[in-house]
Amino acid sequence: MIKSQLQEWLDQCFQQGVAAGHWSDLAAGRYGLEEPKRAGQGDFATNVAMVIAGQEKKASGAKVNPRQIAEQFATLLGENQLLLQRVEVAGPGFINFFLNETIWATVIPVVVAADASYGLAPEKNGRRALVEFVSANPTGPLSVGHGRGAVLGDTIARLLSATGYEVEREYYYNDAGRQMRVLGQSTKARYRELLGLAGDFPEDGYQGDYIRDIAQGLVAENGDSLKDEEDVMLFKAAAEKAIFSDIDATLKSMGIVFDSYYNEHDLYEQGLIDDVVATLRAKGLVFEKEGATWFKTTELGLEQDRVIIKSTGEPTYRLPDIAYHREKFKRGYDWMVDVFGSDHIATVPDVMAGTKALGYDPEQVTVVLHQFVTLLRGGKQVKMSTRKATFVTIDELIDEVGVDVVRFFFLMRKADSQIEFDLDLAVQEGKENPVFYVQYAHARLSSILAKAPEKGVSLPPLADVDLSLLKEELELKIMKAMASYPAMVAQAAEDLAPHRVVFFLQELAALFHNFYHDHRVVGDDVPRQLSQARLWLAVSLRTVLAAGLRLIGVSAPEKM
RNA sequence: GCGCCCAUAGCUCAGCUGGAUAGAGCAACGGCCUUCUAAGCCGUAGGUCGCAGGUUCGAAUCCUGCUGGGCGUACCA
Repeated sequence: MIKSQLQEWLDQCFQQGVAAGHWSDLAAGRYGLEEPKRAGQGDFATNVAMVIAGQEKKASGAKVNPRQIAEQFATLLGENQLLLQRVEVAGPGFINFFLNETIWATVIPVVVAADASYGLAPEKNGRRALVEFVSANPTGPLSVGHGRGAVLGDTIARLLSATGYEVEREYYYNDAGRQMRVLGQSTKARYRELLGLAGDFPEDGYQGDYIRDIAQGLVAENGDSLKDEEDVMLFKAAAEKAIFSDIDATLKSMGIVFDSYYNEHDLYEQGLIDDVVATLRAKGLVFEKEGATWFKTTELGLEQDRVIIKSTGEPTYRLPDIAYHREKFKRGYDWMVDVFGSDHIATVPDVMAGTKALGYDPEQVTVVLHQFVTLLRGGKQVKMSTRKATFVTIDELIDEVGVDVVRFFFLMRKADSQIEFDLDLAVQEGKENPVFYVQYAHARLSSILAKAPEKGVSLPPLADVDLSLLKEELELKIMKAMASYPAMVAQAAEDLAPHRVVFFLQELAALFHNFYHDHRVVGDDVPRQLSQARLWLAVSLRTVLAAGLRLIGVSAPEKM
């Protein structure tokens, strides 16, 4: 919030310089305002002079001295005495801003007024976003890998919502096709086995115990009346229902609720699959070869052509995926986000080429591909396979370490990075677990606020408190960090990068733990006025920590 | 073979549209509990940012090549 004030002033001075003929407006929008890493380089710094110099040189070939421009610029900037204490030119031409220290405390009333909505866009921006994630077919419990996608997708949805988007969470699935047929066969086999009959368990069947549970349910409900049932669909349907209900329960336990489920089957029923083929064929992008129907993706700049309908007459996954994305476009979203596991890498270019050929702009779709999660137990990698049921389910993981840890750990890394989830470490409720570190800060603050009245220091109206007493270095750092929270959220949303929030929270918690150690909020040697100012600092800091934790779906306990 | 992703401290990872002397946590070592929660804090040590070129005022960041790992490269999803 303070940064944006400074940014405005910076832009204003830039334009003044343009008007005065000091420089052209070539550099407009190209320069940045950032926080220097090093003390002594001010609260913020801009590279505007270097960017101007670079642009001028590019345009005219004339040599321009960045430091000279910086000096000129600094003179303009220095006039804002409300915001700025002083301005310095440094290094190759950086302009460093030293803000009035009193400016930082202005964040406290802002946070207090906004309360739980601090950092959230004040109003909807009128734009709609669709986040598709999980999208696992109901063949078994969600694995740890699905869990990562679930948490990532959900948090991305939260971030977009925080920045003003109207967000829908959608789960796309397919309950037809080979996988599901095998599921039905597996269930039927287990059912018959339970009745003491020959099961004929399929070679590539699903071996997990959950299939036996489902079969057990069928026995309980129907006795042996299904023992000669020819139609495997009945078994499939029972399995699907049971598994979906488990998946829903799992997701709910992680705080994830979908707005819509999109069944691939609907695309067939509504003739949308055929329509895609017809439309592409009309554009000359479809041809027949060796009994199959191909999509001429090479025409669209890709490596090789792809089969979209097999010689058996069954479409490959690409075709419905393209049809599905076309439906998303028709539904009129401004931004569509797909969260997939990295095993979907190959499908993305084909689907995007398909939507483009159908006349839509693939730029409106962003695909977030997350790398796999490997579990370590006893320092060894746990091998996982859905079919052999040697995987660890997300339910088991939650049982072992808790939802907060699962969510936090999955969000600690950017999607591109593989996660090594060390189970032995995650179950420890010690400082190895950064989630406890952040939650502990929240709990400590809560404790301080609860204890203060007992010690005879109440919280007076904010207007009666002298916040200018907050001038310890750590107090200033905390307020500075709180002020940067809204911009951090906006950036994380734009980049679809929830891990930024996690890092921010860890840093903010660290600042507080430092402060806690060095200074007391309430105590015999703390002047009453200062105590009151610090109490309001604690209130607003707790609000920001809670807001950040809520954003990533992790609880903010009052006590630990 | 080809495509995409990754490579930063002993380990796990940040590093925002290129910015100033490269950051955090864990592990290691040494300190700090009569006072609001020690699930905490302070200090020390730890780096040729995989390698080699290029682009420029300036590169961990952009480009090219190479090396190593992951995922794909199906008429599986």
